[in-house]
Amino acid sequence: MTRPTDPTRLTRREREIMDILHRRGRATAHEVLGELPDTPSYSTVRTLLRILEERGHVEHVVDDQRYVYLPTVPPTEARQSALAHLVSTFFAGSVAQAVATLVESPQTRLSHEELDQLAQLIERAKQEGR
Amino acid sequence: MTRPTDPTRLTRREREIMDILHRRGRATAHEVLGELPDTPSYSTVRTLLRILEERGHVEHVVDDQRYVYLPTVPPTEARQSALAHLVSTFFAGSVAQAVATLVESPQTRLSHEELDQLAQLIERAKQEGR
DNA sequence: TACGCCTTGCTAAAATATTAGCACCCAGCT
DNA sequence: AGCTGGGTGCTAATATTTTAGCAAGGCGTA
Repeated sequence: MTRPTDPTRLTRREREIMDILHRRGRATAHEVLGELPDTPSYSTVRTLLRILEERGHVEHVVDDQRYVYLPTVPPTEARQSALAHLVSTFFAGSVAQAVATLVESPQTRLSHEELDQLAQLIERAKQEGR
Repeated sequence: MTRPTDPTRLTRREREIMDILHRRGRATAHEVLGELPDTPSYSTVRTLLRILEERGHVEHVVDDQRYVYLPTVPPTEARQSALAHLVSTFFAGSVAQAVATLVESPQTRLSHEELDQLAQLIERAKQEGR
């Protein structure tokens, strides 16, 4: 049930780092360091990345003699599972409610184009549904 | 910048507990205990709830001689800020993309009624936008 | 009243996460 | 070849979280 990469099992720092990696897609230890709050030492960041790799949350590729880290879970999957967790935690599982909150949120004004695209999306979902 | 109730600063167990509280709205120590993975002792849960209260994440009311805990941040606000964080972390800030993923997710089939409601919602947003 | 059952408060031990230092290695330059 | 500036691996100390035990209080019932 609880997969090894279950994000809810991450520690505080680990989560901060994973967030950065998800946001950027990939990053070196230096880049991660640059975005961490309460900036720790470079050495510390490297240790944490190593731990994250040990636990299967992250993998690295060598690029120009440097380690570049990226989440093991591909973005699409990560996005979906993050949303699923959030919807179940904050919206009693109602996707519709979550979408409503997103669309209505005054924080994030959607452009006319975006609204059009979403309308089309919903239209298509209706077609498929029947 | 970093508010005292910033969810990203929670520890692992704290976050697990907060998730439960957000899901249920309110809960006693016993109820929290019942939903925690790797169930710790009742005593442990109480300690954690006390810590969460000290740090301002949670408050309690006395109900029938029992403490009932609830998040200090009201649901609406919690939902919006959780979504905001997720959108910025996983969708490069694009609300439209997040909505698209939610609507298209094969996991969660939206009912015809829900799709209708969403369509109306978007229509309304368009009206207001112009 | 006395007992049992529930609660909370406090305290301390154990486990884990977080931190950073040090040694080493490789590539490029002088 | 030797030095410098980057990188990594390993290891150990420190800080924090996580855990649970124990004392004490209130309420209901025999």
